[in-house]
Amino acid sequence: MAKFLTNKEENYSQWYNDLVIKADLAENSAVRGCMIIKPYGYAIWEKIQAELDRLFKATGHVNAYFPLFIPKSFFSKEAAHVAGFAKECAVVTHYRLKNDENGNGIVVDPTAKLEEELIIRPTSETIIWHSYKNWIHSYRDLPILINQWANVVRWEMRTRLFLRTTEFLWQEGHTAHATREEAVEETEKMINVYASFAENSMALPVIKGYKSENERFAGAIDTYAIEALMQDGKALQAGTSHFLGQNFAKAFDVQFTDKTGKLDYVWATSWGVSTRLMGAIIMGHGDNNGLVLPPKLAPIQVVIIPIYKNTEQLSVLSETANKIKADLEAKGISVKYDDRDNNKPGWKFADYELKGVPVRLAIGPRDLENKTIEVARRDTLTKETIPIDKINEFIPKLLDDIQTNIYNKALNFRKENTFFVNTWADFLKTLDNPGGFIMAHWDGTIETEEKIKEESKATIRCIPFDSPDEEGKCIYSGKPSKRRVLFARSY
RNA sequence: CGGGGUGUGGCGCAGUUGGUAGCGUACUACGUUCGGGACGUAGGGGCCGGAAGUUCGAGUCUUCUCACCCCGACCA
Repeated sequence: MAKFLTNKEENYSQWYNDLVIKADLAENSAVRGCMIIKPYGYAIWEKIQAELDRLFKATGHVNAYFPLFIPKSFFSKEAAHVAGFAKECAVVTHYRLKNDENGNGIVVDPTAKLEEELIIRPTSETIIWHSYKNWIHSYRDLPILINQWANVVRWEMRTRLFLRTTEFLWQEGHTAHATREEAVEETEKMINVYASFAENSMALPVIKGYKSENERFAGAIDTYAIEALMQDGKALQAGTSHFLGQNFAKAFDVQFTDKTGKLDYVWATSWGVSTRLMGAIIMGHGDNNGLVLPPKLAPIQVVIIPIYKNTEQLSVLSETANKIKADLEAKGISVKYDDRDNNKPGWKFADYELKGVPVRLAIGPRDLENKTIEVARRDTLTKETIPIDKINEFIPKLLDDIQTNIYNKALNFRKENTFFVNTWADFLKTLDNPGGFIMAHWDGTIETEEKIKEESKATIRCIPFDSPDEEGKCIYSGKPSKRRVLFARSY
């Protein structure tokens, strides 16, 4: 079979880029670092959104929308937060253009300078907490459980489609609570929502854990994260949930009267996932034939391709094909019948494989005669012929099967690429070959973590919630450690 | 910001010692094909990233500039 993609074994990052472009998910735009998400890619994002939105609402959250612009002064209120984001903010300084007097086209009108510059949000904590100050007076106003679907801008030095773009789409939850316990519980609840979404919908196993102090969100007391392992042995942070303590409440002076009449600062959380999840799906499941989409997030779950010699034959086939399509759709399955005449079946087969469509049905005169249909699954690339009258019960099971299979495949891959390492030499060796997740002891200090990062390019991805107590020695400093933490090179 | 690379029809590329731009693919029409990226015939489409210079003549040489991509440091 002809090669349309770079082999991922040859050049993983080239494979990734090729795949994003050729599967028609996204492309680079005229603006540096910003991508155009194309309809097929956006359709996947919409599926992600729909399911997450359902999960957020099921856990009591509501959606709202806050402005894209944040007054500069808001930013300076929380010190750690400023430090974390200041160097990657886009700033609006003027509000008008004019024609250049020297005929150089359109220029910024210098007289239209803003009194106070506006920051294009890199995240919305500040503008949201500014509002919360007005909304919260009593414990009766709490909790506030708000989510926002939005775009944000972070002026990154180097970008990659979906994984790190200057502008990206995400959702950010911002909650306010009366007690520390409740906020911590919310933080945990949401990391669990993310983890179950990753595992159930994206078919990607993730490790839940605490971020080290170094890797924590700017302004958070504690950051929980889910980490997924990509097929090249690098980790991808797929979602974070932050316990913000009273930091933002204090910065924005948000106090409330509790049941006993005492004044206290509000407790906060924030949590988010982004279009980076698209990258996780691509890198987590894709193969050398293209994308492999989990059925639960595939915009097209089943594609039907007719094989015919002339229009009469096509119209006979279409009758059966449309019947199958209607029946499957009645079961809530999204089906595309591709009867376009401009490409041959073989071309379509390859194209839908590239696009990761989980199930392909091919129907031709031979099938019609035998009352059968050819069923091909994307995950295993295997084909079988089954009777048409069985298709209705067969396909839903098959989709479930594929969902489970690719999850198990990813889980096995992670198991095979998770290593328990006890010496620095082994640590370095394992990172280079084969890579993967490394469970190792760490003395708990920032200095050691930074040294490790400097010398190995690996970071502590998280301190897994379920990492058992175990006496050991720090892989780098040799100092005592009480549990292993998760190291990896990451995206 | 450092290192590497690339700018030529929509996309992917070629273009020799300077001589007035070509190939693949895609596109349009017609015909034959159609069970794993079909074929034939005909056709349309490019001031060669930009500016200045050398020259009778520049895609090609010189200088300047802009943009993008890849690899690092930063990050979801």
